[in-house]
Amino acid sequence: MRELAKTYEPKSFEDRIYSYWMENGCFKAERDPQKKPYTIVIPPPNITGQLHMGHALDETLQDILIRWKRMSGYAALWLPGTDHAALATEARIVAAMRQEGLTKEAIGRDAFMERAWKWKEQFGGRIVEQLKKLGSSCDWSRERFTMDEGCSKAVKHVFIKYYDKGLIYRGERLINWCPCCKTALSDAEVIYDEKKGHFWHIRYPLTDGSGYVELATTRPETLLGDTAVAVAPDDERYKDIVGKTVTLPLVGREIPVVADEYVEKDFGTGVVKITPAHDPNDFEVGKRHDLPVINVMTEDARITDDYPAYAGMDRYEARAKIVEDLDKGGFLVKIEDYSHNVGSCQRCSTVVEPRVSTQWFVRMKELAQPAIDAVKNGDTKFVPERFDKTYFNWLDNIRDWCISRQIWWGHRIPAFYCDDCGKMIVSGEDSCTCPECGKPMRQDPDTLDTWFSSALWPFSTLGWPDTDSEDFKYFFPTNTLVTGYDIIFFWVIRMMFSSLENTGKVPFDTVLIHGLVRDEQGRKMSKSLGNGIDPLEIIDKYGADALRFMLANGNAPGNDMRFIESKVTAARNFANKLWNASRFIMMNLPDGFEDKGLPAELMPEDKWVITRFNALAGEVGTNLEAFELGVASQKIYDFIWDVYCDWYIELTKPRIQAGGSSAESAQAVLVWVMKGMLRLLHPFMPYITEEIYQVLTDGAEPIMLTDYPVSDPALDYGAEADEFERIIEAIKAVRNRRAEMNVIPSVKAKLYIETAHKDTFEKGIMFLERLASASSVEIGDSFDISDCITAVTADARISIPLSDLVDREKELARLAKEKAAVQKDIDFSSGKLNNPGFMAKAPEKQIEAEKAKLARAVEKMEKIEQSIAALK
RNA sequence: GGAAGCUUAGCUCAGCUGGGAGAGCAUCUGCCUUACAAGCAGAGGGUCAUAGGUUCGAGCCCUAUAGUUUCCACCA
Repeated sequence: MRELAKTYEPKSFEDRIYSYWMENGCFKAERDPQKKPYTIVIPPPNITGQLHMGHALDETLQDILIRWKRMSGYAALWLPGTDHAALATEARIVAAMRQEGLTKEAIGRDAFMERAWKWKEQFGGRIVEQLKKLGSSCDWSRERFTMDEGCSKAVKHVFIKYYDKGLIYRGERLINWCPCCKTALSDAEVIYDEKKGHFWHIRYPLTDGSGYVELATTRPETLLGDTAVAVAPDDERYKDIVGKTVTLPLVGREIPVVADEYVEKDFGTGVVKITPAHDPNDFEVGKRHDLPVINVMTEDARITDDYPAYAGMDRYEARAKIVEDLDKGGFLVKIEDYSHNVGSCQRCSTVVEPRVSTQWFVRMKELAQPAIDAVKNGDTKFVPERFDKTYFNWLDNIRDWCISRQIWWGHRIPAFYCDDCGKMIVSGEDSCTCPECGKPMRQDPDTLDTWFSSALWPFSTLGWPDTDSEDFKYFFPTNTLVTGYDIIFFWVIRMMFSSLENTGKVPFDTVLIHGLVRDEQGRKMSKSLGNGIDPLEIIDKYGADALRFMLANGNAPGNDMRFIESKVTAARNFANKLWNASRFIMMNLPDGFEDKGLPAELMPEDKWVITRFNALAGEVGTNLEAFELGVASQKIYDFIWDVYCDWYIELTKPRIQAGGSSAESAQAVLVWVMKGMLRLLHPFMPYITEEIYQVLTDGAEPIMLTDYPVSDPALDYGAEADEFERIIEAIKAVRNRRAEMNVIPSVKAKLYIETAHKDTFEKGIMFLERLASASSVEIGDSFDISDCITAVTADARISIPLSDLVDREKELARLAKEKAAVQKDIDFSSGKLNNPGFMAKAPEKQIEAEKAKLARAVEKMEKIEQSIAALK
């Protein structure tokens, strides 16, 4: 048998174990008609990405689930892949090119795409390698990429289908525009932050010379594009000027005063300047009043040449100049400080400029309804449930989805235009000729929002739109989607409606939502704060198992957690504990030990540990079914450390030393429980459990392909197992008394035990000697205990003759205190049992439990009273 | 403006369908007991934010209040 290294050094075996799994095809999912499928598709990380703690948590949860299901007899597929992350990636490539003095425009579209693909080959694999470090058991043979052939086919297919059904349209709308990325953005890609700004009060003169209207704005530069001023319809103050016109300062344009519901008369001056081209609300007002839309900015947010005084100025420069000019012209009334929310580009943080342009949109109303229904009727469930509120809230208020982007890296929109006759067609072909005039057509230069392809991920990766694809037929719909609450709108919602519309089914039955991993102080980990913690460094220092366990343990679904390094240390210490426990049992196995399972003859402590293990297996299963991964891991932790290491191993030591058949059965039970624990723990800590299992079984099989333990009634010894608890309680009581008296373990003392459970305690003598520092043990009905300190349990009165330590008065005082405590228990329980309400309404089980509790307390009380009497 | 979460030991957090409150870290005491000092055996520490209510029984369910965090919408 190979030996385990003396110390637990995860670095020495984690990579080796991963290769072992890969070489043996352990991750590969087979379509097995005998098995039920269980499928998870990975939230594809961006190819630009570096592994961060958020990924680490997300991957860990998925790997726990998939390993558990795989071990539970499912055909488990965890399908991995990466996302082309259109904007993020293009920005990186453009930045890299800038270093070489190149621009996109200079090299042209084809050359750019070539570079981008090269870049993807070079860096796209990095994140995948990092995922592997975590131990992720993805089926790498099925790895996908959102821009690979299959996914691209699905994208085209869906686009054309939507277009034909009228779900996609092209139109001129006011959209969110990033002047830095020079592209349209969807609503979800705009982040709003409160920013300090000003409120400029400006006077617009009435054209008829009868005075002024005063209004306030946070964006004076947009004045250039004003095409009206608006007041509330019921505002008496301005009733008379509605229908008149004002003359736009600095510009001289004559614009109408309109009345519109949008204006709140109590806010500001009650007058609003209307700039349809640069404000979403104004755009709506403009539509209602048929106002012209005047765009005053270029695509990089500079003032257009139509306004020579400000032409070419950046919007903020122009703002300063315009304010200055307004002041000079006597139009500026006052400037107030004002905080308001400003939208910025999610990618580059540039303040978004609303802009009128022609874009492609997905009509959302019809698509949203089935997605709402599917969650309402439970086809897809959120864990925790409360996130369905987030989901409904977004869908209820959904607006059309702007899907076109003015960038090159991504799925090109399959629309073609004829420059001759203006004909437009949508087609899956690479090039088209005009059906009207036979001329070659020009493809739309724009690409699709990156989420358009991610929305199809759960089925495009399984072969769809080829609905005869074996994988699609077998593995779809998928089962569990694991993701953070921050991308419910970006991704979960879009997968839901896309899947329902295209496959007629929900994409997954459960969405397991987790929170954010924050830093030690509870702040979001971010690049700008520099407080991010690199999972790879943590893995290097403590091992992937420790990181995984820390992330899974004590983390409740949907809640944020803090990354605290001492928690990783604790997890590493736990791994070390398991490591050493397994070293112990292996070094005590005889040469040529043959694992024949549980022995026929079991000692009480064997039955006790087996029963406890069996209960654990049942509970862990229940917790995992309910996605309570943290609770499950905590229970396994407690069992391994407290039950197995601190008690059972210690209990076997005297047996092993004594040798013989008792030693052999102890060894067999040790190995049996160890194997069971390793399997239970395997989904959480895959590496260490595999390494130990390999050594323990001499490489018989990968633990990850063995069966996950389940509760088995045959392994529940019930009352027989409970019997052993009496010994444990006695040992604890003696230890407790000795510790109070500061008696060091090397000082042994005799124990006199008065008990009604003589048989049980006879069997426990060697444990009392070993674990309670007893030099010898006498069991009887009555002893002279005048020079003893006593330890009392419900089952036994244990006297320890440590005469020089006995202080009669102190001992009596202590006993009095203990008596009071037990009396409280008695009062409490009997109070309950004397309560007619409790007796009438509490479940039978509860009443029985209470009776048992009272009985034990009464027994204990009797013994305490005996001790008090003996001392007096 | 709308919504959700959180408030439990000094710190960070668990707590399953309501049945006398738990872990890790920290603190204190004693131990190098031949798997493990990354350890062992003990101890102390909580009117579970506050106030009501439902219930035989509330950390858990309901209502209100306070503090706190987040998401959505966005008034120029």
